[in-house]
Amino acid sequence: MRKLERQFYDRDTILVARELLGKYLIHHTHGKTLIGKIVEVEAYLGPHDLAAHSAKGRTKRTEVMFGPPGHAYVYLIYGMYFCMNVVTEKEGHASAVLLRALEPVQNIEGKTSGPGLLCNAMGIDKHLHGHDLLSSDFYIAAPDHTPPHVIVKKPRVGVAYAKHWAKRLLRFYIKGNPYVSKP
DNA sequence: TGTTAGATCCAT
DNA sequence: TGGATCTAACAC
Repeated sequence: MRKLERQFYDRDTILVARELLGKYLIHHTHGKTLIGKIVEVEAYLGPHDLAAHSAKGRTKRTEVMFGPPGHAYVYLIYGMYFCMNVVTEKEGHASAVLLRALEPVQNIEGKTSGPGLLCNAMGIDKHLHGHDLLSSDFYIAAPDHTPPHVIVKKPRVGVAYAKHWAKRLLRFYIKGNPYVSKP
């Protein structure tokens, strides 16, 4: 297992999104190590992307997106669920990748198909907002052996308000994986 | 200080 | 198809 370095996140957001598929999200908490394999993601390309929160400008909420790559952007959605994003590209680009579904690997209880459920199962909440993913308790790693997979491209979910940006194929998932939220 | 919409999920 | 449930963002 090899922890992803800063450089991994400091690249084109679509590339990072695609390469995050198959990687392991790891959270050491309450004496346990929770591990889930990333099987579905969405790319949010920055302030010009009308579906991205950073399109609203630099605010208290989106501050982390404007910061350096390799940090977690966690927010509460619909008052009920948390969503977990990975900040990508150079500081100021305000782009990120939303994690939408995981395949349980270790110590995972409950559903992991969907951004809200995924955070629930991994113990992710507001306290991890802005957390550095090069830390020792919450990070993403490449497993020693990654089985080959085919990537499917689809429009992003729940962003109909984003006009033409809603049609872009910026959602990626592992073809045939049973944990994908909306195949 | 008040209002509103939202990168969701689940039951009906 | 609608209800749960909360907060950042913006209007006033």
